[in-house]
Amino acid sequence: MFKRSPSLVQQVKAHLKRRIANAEFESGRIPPESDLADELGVSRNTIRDALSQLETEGVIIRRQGAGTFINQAGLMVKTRLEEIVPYEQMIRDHGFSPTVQLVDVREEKVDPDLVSELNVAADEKLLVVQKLFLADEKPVIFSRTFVPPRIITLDFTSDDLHGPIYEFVPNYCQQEFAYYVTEIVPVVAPAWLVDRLALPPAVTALISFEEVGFNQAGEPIIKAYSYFRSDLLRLRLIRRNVG
Amino acid sequence: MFKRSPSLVQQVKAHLKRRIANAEFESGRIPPESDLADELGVSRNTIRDALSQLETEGVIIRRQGAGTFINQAGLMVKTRLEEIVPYEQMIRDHGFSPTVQLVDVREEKVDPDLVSELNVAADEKLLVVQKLFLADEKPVIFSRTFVPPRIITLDFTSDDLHGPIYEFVPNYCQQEFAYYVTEIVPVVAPAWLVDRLALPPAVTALISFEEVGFNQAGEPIIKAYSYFRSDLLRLRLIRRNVG
DNA sequence: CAGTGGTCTAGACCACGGG
DNA sequence: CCGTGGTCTAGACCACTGG
Repeated sequence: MFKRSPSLVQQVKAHLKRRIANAEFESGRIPPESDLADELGVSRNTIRDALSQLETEGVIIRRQGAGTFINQAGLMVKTRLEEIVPYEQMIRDHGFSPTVQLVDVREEKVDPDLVSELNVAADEKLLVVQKLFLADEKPVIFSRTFVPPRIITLDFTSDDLHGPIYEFVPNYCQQEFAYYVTEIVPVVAPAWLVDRLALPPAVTALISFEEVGFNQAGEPIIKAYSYFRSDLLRLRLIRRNVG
Repeated sequence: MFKRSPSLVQQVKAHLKRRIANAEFESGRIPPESDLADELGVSRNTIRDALSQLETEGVIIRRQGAGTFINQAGLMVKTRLEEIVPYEQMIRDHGFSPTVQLVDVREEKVDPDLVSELNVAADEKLLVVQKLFLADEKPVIFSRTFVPPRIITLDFTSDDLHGPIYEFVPNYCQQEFAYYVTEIVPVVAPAWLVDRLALPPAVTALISFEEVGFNQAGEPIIKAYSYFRSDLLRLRLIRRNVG
């Protein structure tokens, strides 16, 4: 039934998501784990791993003794903040059509604040990339990304920076992102942002993400500031009790 | 070595967290999974479950073929937004000493916006609880919580509302929270909030959480609005790539 | 009581990293 | 190459829900 790669768990997850999207479980109830295991020809543990992930994503709810059910409320969450998602995808998830404008690419002396955060020398220069993202032609995100040039191992042109930084770094820097630490900050839009994002007078407060991206060795490799029209892109999160 | 409850995974997790906090792994390296399994007398799967959770929490990093390591950067994250944490605890996690003021408890006709969100009748009344949280005597969070009285099955006084709502609902309503859907919204503090939170002129933008709490059956049972001095309580998040 | 999800085990094999 | 974490299996028993 399934191949060996990607992992069985991922395939089972995708399979169940598809069946849920196709409304194949009208009752809202998902078959018992043991039935799924038999049907898909994998062990119950594999099914359970897939279901656990779907539960974390808010797609289903499991109740011991009762069963596994589709979670309607989870559909409100368009973007899971715990996941690194390219902004183009985030815009698409909200039902808009994305456009990217590469506003500006330049080198700049490192800001003192970034010296310790990015672990660079005080006189080093940083590559600064500024982008504007539009949803159905309307500006919704402005981002400014700082990359220490020393990590870039291959030649590139500004065209190569048009796509998500999550693709640039693996392709041109021979390292992968492991995770981001993101701080969520409220800002009153300064004049230049009102201008950039063409904000209507009613919208003055924005969400900003201040993020540091780390590679697999736990070293900081990029810093980014992003500003969101959160009236258009709803930033939602599922929160749970944990042990 | 371990008892059967709480689960072995939880005990292993707590055990490892303690050893990490005690700096017992000077090298920053955590022993191989098989060693831990032998040492603690549990199966490797149990160890792996515990390590997976610690990785999700940002405590460790695992690298296939290389080993498992303590993640220094994870220490920046005081509050994991994906977890439901009582605000008193959040304040404590930031190194402050918390105080709670029960500002106000009253019944109020339901706001039209909440009718559909809380699935109540348009003429129903809601219990409204307003609280102010202080960190080292400084106001940092203001919250307003709406509860449909019909879910409250036991008698209570306003004293019972002094603690976290996460304790009130299980104790007085015979149901448990399963999860919250939280929307993160930036706001410019209106005059009454500037007053309540005693905001200095420099702080005008706040983070607001607009949350709906669901029970295990997936029914909405409470709605809450919270306003944070995010200059004092840093809202940070670990974001990852997922499949 | 039967059926469901929750926990745990022992063992196998794979994929990757570093010496 | 060896040692590490990553994936998967088959089976056992427990805890809870609901009729």
